[in-house]
Amino acid sequence: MRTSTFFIATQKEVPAEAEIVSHRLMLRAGLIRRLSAGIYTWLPLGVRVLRKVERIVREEMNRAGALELVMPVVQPAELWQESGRWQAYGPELLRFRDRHERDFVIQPTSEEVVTDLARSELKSYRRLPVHFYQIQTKLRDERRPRFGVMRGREFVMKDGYSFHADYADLEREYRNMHDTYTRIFTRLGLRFRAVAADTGAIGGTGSHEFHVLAESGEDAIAFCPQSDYAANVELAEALAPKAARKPPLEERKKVQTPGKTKCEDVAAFLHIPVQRTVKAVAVVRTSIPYESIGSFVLLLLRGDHELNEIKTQKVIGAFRFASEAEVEERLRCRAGYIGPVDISATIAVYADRTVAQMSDFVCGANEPGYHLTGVNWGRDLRDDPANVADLRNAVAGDPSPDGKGVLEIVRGIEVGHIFQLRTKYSTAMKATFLDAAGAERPFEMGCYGIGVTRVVAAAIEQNHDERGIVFPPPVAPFEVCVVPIGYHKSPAVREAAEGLYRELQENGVDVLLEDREERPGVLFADMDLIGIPHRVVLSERGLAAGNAEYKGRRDDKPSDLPLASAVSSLLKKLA
RNA sequence: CGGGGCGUAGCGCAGCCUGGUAGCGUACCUGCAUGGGGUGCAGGUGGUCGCGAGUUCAAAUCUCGCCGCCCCGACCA
Repeated sequence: MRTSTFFIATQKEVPAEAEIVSHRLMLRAGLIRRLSAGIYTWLPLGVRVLRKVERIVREEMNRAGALELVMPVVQPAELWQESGRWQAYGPELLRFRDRHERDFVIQPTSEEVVTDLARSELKSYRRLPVHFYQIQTKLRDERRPRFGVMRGREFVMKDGYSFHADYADLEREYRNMHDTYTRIFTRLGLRFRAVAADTGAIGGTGSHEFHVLAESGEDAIAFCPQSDYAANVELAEALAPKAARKPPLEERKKVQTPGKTKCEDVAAFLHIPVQRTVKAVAVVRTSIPYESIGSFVLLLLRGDHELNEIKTQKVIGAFRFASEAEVEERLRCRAGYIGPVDISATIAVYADRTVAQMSDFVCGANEPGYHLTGVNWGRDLRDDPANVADLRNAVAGDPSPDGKGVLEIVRGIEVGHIFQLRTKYSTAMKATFLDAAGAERPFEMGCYGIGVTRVVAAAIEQNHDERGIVFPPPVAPFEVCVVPIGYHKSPAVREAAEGLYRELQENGVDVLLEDREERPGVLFADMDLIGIPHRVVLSERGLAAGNAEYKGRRDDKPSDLPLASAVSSLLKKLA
């Protein structure tokens, strides 16, 4: 391909609409253009990247034994009513009527259609297992689309659905897909992590998310560098330090802390680390009457820790935060100075595991303007905390739940998700087959998604510098660019460039010849911006010495490349 | 959906408060020069000022309504 006849649509200035790096660079490099909120045109350069991602995904899915098909984007409402998702999905499901006033949806995923297909085609266990997948446009009417194609409304997804005669076979395919996804993201050249995810109402162990690691990711992941352990921070078990609780050393004292209601402020005021403080969060159980004993609950957390509402709900049941009036009524103290010492026995106290290990800590005195220091279990509080549980988000430095090291926290972008659906859809839609004994049974199902358009954004989010995109070679729109200086003036340069271009093409290299009549600075800037991994510069000066010049996109400086062996050494770099 | 902000040339912006019929940079076109990191000079093309009403002799500017877009939050996964 030649830049003179290709569509290079780079922009010097950053469009005001874009906030995050990948979105800005995709607009500036001319990969996409916005048409409407969350809806984008993919320009020729962007399509090249998209196709490379798709190709790797397709090759690996095929290798794993999955079969590609294409299901309709427009789907009749009846199937969605049958599965229950017509009611359950909410406004993210785009619905419309045709001229006959019949309801349709634009698919956000295709469980219904594929399950419908399975129940009419897979009547016997002899046809199982089967794994169908497609790579195709999806639509989710996001409440707030943002970050360009990272969270768009219309996007391309690879969605696969597998059907099995029993759970053991579903588990086998699930592992197969876990391996396949690992191969896919490795081949794409991305740094990623498979993360245990919430299985929600369906339960079981069967859900993993694949995250591309990037500072700007929307999700926080806790992982253990010494092992395979990785989980969404909200789900990761937070363990207390292994060391036993130290005996009390300090006397309990009441100290003035005027105006200091936050743990950080109290700690700074008392010149102690915030890790020595304990905060009390007052909540009210909604599962029992407000008047009942134990309906009012104090949750104790170390001052720098964060309450995890999902975990807490699993421990104490449904709850809401107590209002300021309720706090005053129950503790006769205003929020900010409340604590667990000498409170009514009708109030339940739950301590996070870490708090249960603390000694000589600081907490509210239940008197406005005062905190207590040197507070200890057994002496100032009930012997030991009666209720100890995991109530907080995991933080960096926590012991790994698998006991093999210490957790680190990184941010990630979810680009893949594998899930054991079990019989949710097959039961709802009466999708059954006959087993070997002639009995009718619902399919065990799995589903597996990769956000293809999001992979492109995530790859850029993870790989860029001040000059632009640094594409991982497997997804770069072109592998090599040949940049002749003086192409339109020097016959020697032109001849060498054309020769190199032709020879690389003949060797199957995806090469871009930069033959526009622009100043060298413009050419360099554009090639850097669009992130071509390998650059070869040809000039009269270099040719006189028999040299071309090579520079990798991440290199600081170019190096000489003897023209005679240029092709072979480039092929070596590409291998 | 709640809060905030913005709609003026492909892109980035000024002009609006104080009404007089639109400007800067960049991009684009032409010419000359230049030719190793977004070059210089000169000349040019391009805008129903988001849409609709109203006030006024006169509206990008004031008033009302609508639409679109962005950010934060909530929601969703």
